[in-house]
Amino acid sequence: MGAVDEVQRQRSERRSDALTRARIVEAAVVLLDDGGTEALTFRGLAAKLATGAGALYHHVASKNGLLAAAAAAAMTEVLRGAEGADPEERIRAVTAGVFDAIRKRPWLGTQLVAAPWQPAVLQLFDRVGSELTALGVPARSQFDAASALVHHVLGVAGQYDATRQLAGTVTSRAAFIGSSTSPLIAEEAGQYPFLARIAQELIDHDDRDQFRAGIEIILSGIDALRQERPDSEQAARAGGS
Amino acid sequence: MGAVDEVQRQRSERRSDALTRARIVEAAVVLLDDGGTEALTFRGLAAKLATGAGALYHHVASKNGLLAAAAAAAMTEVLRGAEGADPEERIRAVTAGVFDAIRKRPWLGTQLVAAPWQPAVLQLFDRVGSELTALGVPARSQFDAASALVHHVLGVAGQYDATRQLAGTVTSRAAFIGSSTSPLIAEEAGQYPFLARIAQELIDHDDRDQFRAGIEIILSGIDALRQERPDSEQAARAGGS
DNA sequence: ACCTGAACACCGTTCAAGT
DNA sequence: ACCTGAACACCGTTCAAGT
Repeated sequence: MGAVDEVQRQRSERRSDALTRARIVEAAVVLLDDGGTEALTFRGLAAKLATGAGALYHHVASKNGLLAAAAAAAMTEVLRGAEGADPEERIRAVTAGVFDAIRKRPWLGTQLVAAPWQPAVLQLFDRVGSELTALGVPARSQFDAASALVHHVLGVAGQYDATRQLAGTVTSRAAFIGSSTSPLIAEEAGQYPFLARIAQELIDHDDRDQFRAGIEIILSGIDALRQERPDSEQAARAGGS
Repeated sequence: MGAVDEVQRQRSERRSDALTRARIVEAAVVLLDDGGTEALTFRGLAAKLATGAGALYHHVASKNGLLAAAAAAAMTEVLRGAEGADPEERIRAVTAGVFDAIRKRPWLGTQLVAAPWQPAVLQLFDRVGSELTALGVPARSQFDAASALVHHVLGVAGQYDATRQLAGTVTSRAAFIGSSTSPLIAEEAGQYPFLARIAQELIDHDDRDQFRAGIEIILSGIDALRQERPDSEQAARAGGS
């Protein structure tokens, strides 16, 4: 049933503008990078690819599937670039790499958080877990430790796109939460005493430093786990505390 | 203009079925609890309240505003119930309370993650920060420490609803990731070596234990911060390490 | 097999018209 | 002031009809 036709098609010269899954995902990423999650519609994507909306369904199952594929492509890129001298350094590189990628493309943060068991997150989880194993974390703590690190990344991820959306509609995150002259925080200072007290730090702080500080706190907690009960299969450790 | 009318209305007996913001939010929570985020539509909500869809806009600005209000109501409830003998215990109670609330109502997890600077999250952040202050965490580390804890909660939050949605469409999370007989993981074992190796633990583990283990890792890391450089204003500490 | 594009079954939001 | 509900401007997805 048409099998000959398909073989013929595969042998024949492929048109450079042929509609393929890869080209669709690539075009989707461009739309997402340009205008965020809202900018990706099947109608718009079809127009960009000079085809009909229905044609896309021959290559992607749904919009969710398309978003997952776009995120997986972005994550693969990030993980490929993450290098370091030892496991701990590589964990810092991987998590910081994801952080920076989300900063460049906020839609990625939204997507990773929206579907945490999609391939993109599994890739990240697996990579972090592998490094923790190399680090010598006891087997039964590896899952918990990997979860804490991945959750930190996903938590910051979610925060990022929201901050951007907030900035577009209301005001900047610093102004919203931090500025002492903001009517919002002045009005709500009684409601949020802690946030009001650290307002200046919220204005001054660097998001990337804060993210990395969180990673260090978690790594420090993981280090305590390691010291508590060393594995039978002891991993080489360089420095003491 | 019409001020007299309004005073009159406020003085007059309020009909028990009057359309108010509180009633709308309450009805929205019922719809969300019953059918998740998808189940909340203005048409459905209007039908439930025996009114027109447009009427709702006199009391809530948008669907996002309605979701934020529903989440804030749920968070207020959670924070009111969180008690403990000391700051660390109260942090455990608060985070576990949010975890349990999300387990009961997965839409809450999705909503908290989708808009991290909404009042519901600010409440949580503020409460955690206040407890860290009471715990004696150095001032300049309070924001980082609170962020790490809140991000862990939000990370798990996001994971929860997704797991549920996954369960409905594909299979259970354990089956998806863990089962050795699952074609998915068998096919992808080479792609995810770490996840494949800890598959059995993924099947057996209790989500609540995993969540709390993550909190303990972070608290341990925070403890290390405290010991590093004690605050000038020293807080009472009970036990040693 | 792959593509087309109209049609279907929805959305959130607006707004003239009522009371 | 508050409510009504039709209308507007979209969505993702489907599907008969083409090539």
